[in-house]
Amino acid sequence: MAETIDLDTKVKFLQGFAHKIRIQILECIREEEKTVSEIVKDLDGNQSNISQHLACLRGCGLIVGRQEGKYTFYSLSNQHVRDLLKMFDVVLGEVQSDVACCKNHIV
Amino acid sequence: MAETIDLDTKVKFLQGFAHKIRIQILECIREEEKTVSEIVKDLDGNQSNISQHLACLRGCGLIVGRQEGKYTFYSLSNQHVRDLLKMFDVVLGEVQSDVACCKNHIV
DNA sequence: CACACATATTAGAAATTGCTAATATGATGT
DNA sequence: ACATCATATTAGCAATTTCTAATATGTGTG
Repeated sequence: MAETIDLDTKVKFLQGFAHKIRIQILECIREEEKTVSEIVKDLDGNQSNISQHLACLRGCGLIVGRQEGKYTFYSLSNQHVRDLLKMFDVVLGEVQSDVACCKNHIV
Repeated sequence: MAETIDLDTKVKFLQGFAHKIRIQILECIREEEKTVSEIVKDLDGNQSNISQHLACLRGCGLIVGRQEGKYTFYSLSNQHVRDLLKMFDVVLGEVQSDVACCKNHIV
């Protein structure tokens, strides 16, 4: 029964990666943990919006937050997530040119 | 300049994985190519809908179609995609319990 | 305690995505 | 050429996701 992974859980997990801002956040904390305000500054984003995406990533199990005083430091949940990010780059390096005209809409 | 991967391209690619039906399609043709009608039957889906998701997956570079007579056989684009699917399962096996209450909505 | 700062939450509007139903295309067999 | 089957495309509606703006929560400091 190596296949105990619920499909909905899998989709939820993968949706964590499927947004420009969320990918940017993940890459931004790929190497070291950062506070929310650092992330907001790095991405030149909006505090509320970034905070919501952080909540989403947390909910997807991709990142963890650690509170220290009035700051919250976020980092990738574990090495697996880092490996996955790495692997995306590798695979994309190969497939890139095939990722064609699909305008992120179903058709 | 190992980092020539356009962010939008990456997001588009990853969005290919971020839908229940698309994941089901990918897993359904994980081992062997199948025709559209076989996929429709396997997923108990709607022809038009499945066809649109196939177009999306094609556009994301995740699958390729091969026409033979009146049938179109779809299969994963390459081994990398297969590896990625495998890796999702591995990582999820570890992270699963953290993939919490986030209802696939941003908050 | 009052204030300032960091972050989270909420609500509702705006944008995007996905679905269904209808129709089009293209191949095969008669 | 016509009928049939497999698949693709389109259009418009339904559902979901994302954004912005406002507000709330929590923490340290004078």
